[in-house]
Amino acid sequence: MDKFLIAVDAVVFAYDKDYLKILLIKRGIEPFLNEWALPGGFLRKGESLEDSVKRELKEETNINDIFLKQLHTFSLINRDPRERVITTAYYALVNPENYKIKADTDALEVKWFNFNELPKLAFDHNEIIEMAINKLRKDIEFKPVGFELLPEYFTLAKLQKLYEIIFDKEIDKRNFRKKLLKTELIIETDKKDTGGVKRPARLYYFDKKRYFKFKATGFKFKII
Amino acid sequence: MDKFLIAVDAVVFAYDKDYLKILLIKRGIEPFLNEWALPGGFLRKGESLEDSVKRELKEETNINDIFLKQLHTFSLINRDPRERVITTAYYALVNPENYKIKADTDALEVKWFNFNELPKLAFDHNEIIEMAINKLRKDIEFKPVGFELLPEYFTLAKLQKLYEIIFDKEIDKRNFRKKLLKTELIIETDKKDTGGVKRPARLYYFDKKRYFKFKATGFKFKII
DNA sequence: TCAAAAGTGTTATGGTTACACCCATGA
DNA sequence: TCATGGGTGTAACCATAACACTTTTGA
Repeated sequence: MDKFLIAVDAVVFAYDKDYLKILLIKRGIEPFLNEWALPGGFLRKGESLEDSVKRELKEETNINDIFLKQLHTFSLINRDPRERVITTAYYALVNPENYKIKADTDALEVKWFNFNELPKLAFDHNEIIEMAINKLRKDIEFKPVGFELLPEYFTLAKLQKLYEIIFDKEIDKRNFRKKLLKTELIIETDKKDTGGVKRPARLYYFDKKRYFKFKATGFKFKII
Repeated sequence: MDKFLIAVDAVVFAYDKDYLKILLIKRGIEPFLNEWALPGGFLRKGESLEDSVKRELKEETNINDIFLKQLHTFSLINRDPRERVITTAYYALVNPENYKIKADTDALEVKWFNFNELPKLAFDHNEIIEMAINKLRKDIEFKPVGFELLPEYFTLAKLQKLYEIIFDKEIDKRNFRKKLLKTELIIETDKKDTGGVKRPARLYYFDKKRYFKFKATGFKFKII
């Protein structure tokens, strides 16, 4: 029976300075030497696909312990110019505390790109990113994954901005806050964000435990 | 670099006599000889995963030309007792016109099972089915995939029953019809379903073309 | 004291839910 | 003629959308 090379690739999203970003590496090996690509690599014996992405992310970009979700497996015959490779793509969300990256092993350089200013990428990686963004849009509509992109304590303005970027549309501030707070999952604190330029904004956090309790009883999370 | 065996498996759903069914085969080869399993097989050189599922379905069950969607790739080290195999699962929806099945090649027998009366299956196939049902529930909520399980012309009662089975809850007949017809995607015909026991019910069809037109302009399909 | 962003309520509209009876047909 | 499933409308309720001014702070 035929055997195949299997790769994994990761579309890593982050949210910084009001931009949605994607992590890319500059390839240090052929094919597509010196071109930008998704971080990833080959599956090894003895590891699952998920183990493999985690290892590659750690090796190539120094990113650890993040939200990871399988996206799709790409299997077109000629997606790798040299030899047939089947790749399983994951998407990942990192929060700013996990943001320190450094190039390593097969990567010459690692860099965050604004998701709407991406270069042409190696392989079918532009296509993979397209699918990842669509998936992120779908997921964020009904799951509280947006918080994975934020620090533990965040302002409602930041959260709103994140949703505005991902959905590419403006949201009414008052309605957004009302809807959010009515869920009883976004908890007010006494902390203030003094980093802003003027009046400090109140910080909130997402109550994950309560979310899972609500979810178990059939509640649906939807804030936009 | 390591190479791997890759398989494909299909969770094939059908809707018949007010039951949601799943197609299983009795395995004619080791491992799990004589046990029930999902139809599937090994990926070959020169075919994509999707080509492969289609071929396997045709070979093992004589099912052709159906709605197919990639579900997930399963890669745990010991999911196959003999040798490592990574499998990509698909889910499929067949309508009653495509319903004629027959066992072939590696399958001793092919049979439709009610989805809530499944035997213990080979490999991790029960787990795969679990994921497929969850995916089907999600998809059917916002996409008109339910019609893939129905003949071209159907009664609203059948459609309602299908949704009731998949979501496992009762739906109010009047509200269901109102909401459906308001979309202008379910088109009334002059045909009647004379197969019923009493008063014949009117037949409708789903206007796929119009759906894609609406979809392109940002409309969201949701009927429950 | 002023510029900038934070924070806050009300009303109109549209969608969802709850609910019960008559109708057409085949046996 | 009657049993069976087919077919229909209205009112109460709730969620969403639209909309503008006051407050707090740092410079």
